[in-house]
Amino acid sequence: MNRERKLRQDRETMRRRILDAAKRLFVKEGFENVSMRRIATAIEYSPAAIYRYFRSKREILSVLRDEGFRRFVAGQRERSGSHSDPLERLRQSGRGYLEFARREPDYYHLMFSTDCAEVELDGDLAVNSLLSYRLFRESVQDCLDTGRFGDVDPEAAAFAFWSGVHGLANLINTGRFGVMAQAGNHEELIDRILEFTLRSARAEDTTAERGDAS
Amino acid sequence: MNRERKLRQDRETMRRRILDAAKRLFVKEGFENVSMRRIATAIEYSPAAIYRYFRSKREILSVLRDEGFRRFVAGQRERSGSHSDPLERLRQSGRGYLEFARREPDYYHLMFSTDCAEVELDGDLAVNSLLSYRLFRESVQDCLDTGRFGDVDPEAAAFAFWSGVHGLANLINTGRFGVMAQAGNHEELIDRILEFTLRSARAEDTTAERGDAS
Amino acid sequence: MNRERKLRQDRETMRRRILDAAKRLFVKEGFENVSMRRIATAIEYSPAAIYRYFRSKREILSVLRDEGFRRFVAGQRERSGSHSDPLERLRQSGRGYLEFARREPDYYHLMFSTDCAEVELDGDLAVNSLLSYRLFRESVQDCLDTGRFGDVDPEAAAFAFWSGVHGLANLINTGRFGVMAQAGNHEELIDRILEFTLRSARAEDTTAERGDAS
Amino acid sequence: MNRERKLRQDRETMRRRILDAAKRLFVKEGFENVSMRRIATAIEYSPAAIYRYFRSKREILSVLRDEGFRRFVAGQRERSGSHSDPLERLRQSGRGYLEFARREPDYYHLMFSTDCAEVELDGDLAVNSLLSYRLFRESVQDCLDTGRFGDVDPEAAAFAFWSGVHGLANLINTGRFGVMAQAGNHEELIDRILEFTLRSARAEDTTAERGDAS
DNA sequence: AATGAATGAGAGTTCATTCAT
DNA sequence: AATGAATGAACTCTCATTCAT
Repeated sequence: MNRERKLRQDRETMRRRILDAAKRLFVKEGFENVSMRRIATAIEYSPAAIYRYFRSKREILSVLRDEGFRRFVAGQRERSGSHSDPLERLRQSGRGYLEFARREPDYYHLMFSTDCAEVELDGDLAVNSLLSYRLFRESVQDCLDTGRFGDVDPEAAAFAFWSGVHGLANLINTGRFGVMAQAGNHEELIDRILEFTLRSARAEDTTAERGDAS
Repeated sequence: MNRERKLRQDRETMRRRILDAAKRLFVKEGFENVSMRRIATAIEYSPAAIYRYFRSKREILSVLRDEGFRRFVAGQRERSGSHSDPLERLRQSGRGYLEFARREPDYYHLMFSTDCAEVELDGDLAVNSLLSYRLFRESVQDCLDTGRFGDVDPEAAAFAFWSGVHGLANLINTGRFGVMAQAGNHEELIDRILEFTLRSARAEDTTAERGDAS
Repeated sequence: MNRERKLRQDRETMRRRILDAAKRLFVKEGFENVSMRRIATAIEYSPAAIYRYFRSKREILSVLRDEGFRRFVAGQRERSGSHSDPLERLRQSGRGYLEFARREPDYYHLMFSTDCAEVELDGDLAVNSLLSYRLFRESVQDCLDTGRFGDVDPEAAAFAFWSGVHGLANLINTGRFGVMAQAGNHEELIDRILEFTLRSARAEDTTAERGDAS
Repeated sequence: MNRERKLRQDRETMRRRILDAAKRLFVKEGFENVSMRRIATAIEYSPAAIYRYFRSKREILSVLRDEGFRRFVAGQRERSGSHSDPLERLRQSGRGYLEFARREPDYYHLMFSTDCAEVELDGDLAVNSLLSYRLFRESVQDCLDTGRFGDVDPEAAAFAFWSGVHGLANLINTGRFGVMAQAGNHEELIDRILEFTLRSARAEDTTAERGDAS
């Protein structure tokens, strides 16, 4: 028993090392530019060893995407689950999205950015994307149901929100946050940008109290 | 003279053919997945011939980016230059951005998508980014100067707009527009999304008349 | 004692399982196309375990050949030993040869087909070949000694018989029996072919009675 | 024109060198044991260069088989075409078969021996085999039509002849001719063996005159 | 006795690039 | 200007085999 458990643990440790190295390299250099040799070198193993843990280079990417997907979902659930105010849920969804993108930029990149996506765009990417959209869509619909927002197409609104946070995450993660003169607190700046985006949801509802954010 | 001009013209024609073929292939298959031989085959030339016109595969990409950059700037100038209403200028900037992304998806992809960007992130991409941001920033400032918008951080607002259109363009160009149930008119849907984004600029100004949109 | 015997028995059982699996795979897929891992998988053991029983992949082949060789010899002895009529002995030799090739196609393939033979042509193959030839040669000589056959070179005749059965066995085992239109009984067809070959031994002796060919 | 012709000639020369080297190696070492690198080394070229002339290693084998096939057919036609006596045609077919096997042992091996055959047994091998059989079958039928041979199954007879020459060729080419004590003239010995095989066709016709053989 | 882990060597194949012509 | 020929380096992946446990 003990023996078997140790083996499984070692195996898991090894998998992790491979996955972590691959994640870092895939993002930094692009999927196609990373060879199995380089992953192996990074963890000081032989290329062949990797194949004991993953059937192919492609599988490594798939597993990484899957992991990212699960973390993303968990984060979103935790964030938006407990709020009764739909607008607040929308805010939390956005924050969760951005937080994930910033805290796990590698996962985010692997999951949503186009280059790695090209490798099987119909698979994981589609699922991830659909999920993100649905999340925003629900919250928006809830807002509409409460009568706020005025006469607005919920699809358009949801997609607009998604575009906003997706674009923001992308610009941040590709280092383009620096174009702004202010060198101030990133956290706060991001929050202000998100808040500005949310204004469009409050166009007819400018008196609404903002919930305390974080 | 005549002779020389003809030679130069031929040379230019050839360059164009290479660039066009490469652009199409790079976007469709990904930079790394396109070989010089495939570009050569596409234009019915030998691989070696391409090297008479471009020093390397990488150079082709660079030139394409540069071209895209110039077109992008020209489009933006043309769009936003002539309107006196700052909000309308903002709208036109967004439309220009989106139109470029949609009319020249190849250039857009090459310029802004991260995978190809990595190859030379410090170069053109930085310049392009700065320009895009500045454009929004100026319009936003103009809006503020007219007293609309209320108490808003112009940097945050500009970056939010940029994020919105950038994210929207990205989602569209990577085929994720399809997550929406409506199969309706793309043009109109995009317009509605953009308009929704612009609402945040009119939060305190809901009576403003919308200018005629294109 | 008992214990030791059991150990030896287990060991033998294991060797058998490896040999049987290897034999089947070698023939079906070709020696080079069978990996130790596949053999191991087939018997649900680890690749490393095999090395407790055989020094190398090559050794497995060698042992298999050796086994085949012994079975072949035993079969031939049993067949041809007991008949007093030399022609009948010749017939039985041929039948034995063919029967072995058909009943143990795996061994036959491993022993005589050239591809695997190359791996060690100077060893077992030479011995097997000499034996086969000698057997025919003896029977032929006996026939000659009885005055039948007329004026014939015994070497040529023996080699001709060997060629006949060897070629027939080879064609059968490589699936080329199917070129014949008749879909009839294989057993009987083979017998008729062999009988036709034997006619050359009876050219001057057409009245000889055929022994019962079961 | 001249230029183009030279290019084509060079190309043909190169193809030949590759094919010849590959043929030799495939036979000596077995298809699976020959790497592209080894072929390349043998002709003092880079491995990549070979791919300018052949799409894959497999294609080289295919082309070689095809060539052998054409030579084989040509030889058979030339041999057996001009004789009016069916028995003589049978003799010439056998001689042609053996001559091909001995003069082009590499082609013969590639075409008919099992190891390389495994690589696509349903393709070339089947065709070659069918052809060989048909050839014998026709001649046998012609013999029967003249009333010789007595009451004999033509299929069995044809297959027996094929078996005889095929087996003989195989034994010779795998170096097993040496088991015979006589070190005498190979040519003559082979002829005698073939002649012995043909006796079975003359069982009921011992008065027939043998045509002058070669 | 048996295994999981590990590896050096090498497989077929492709690529960007160079160069003589 | 254009090309066919050629190559070194690199790719993903597999293999027979070894060894600590």
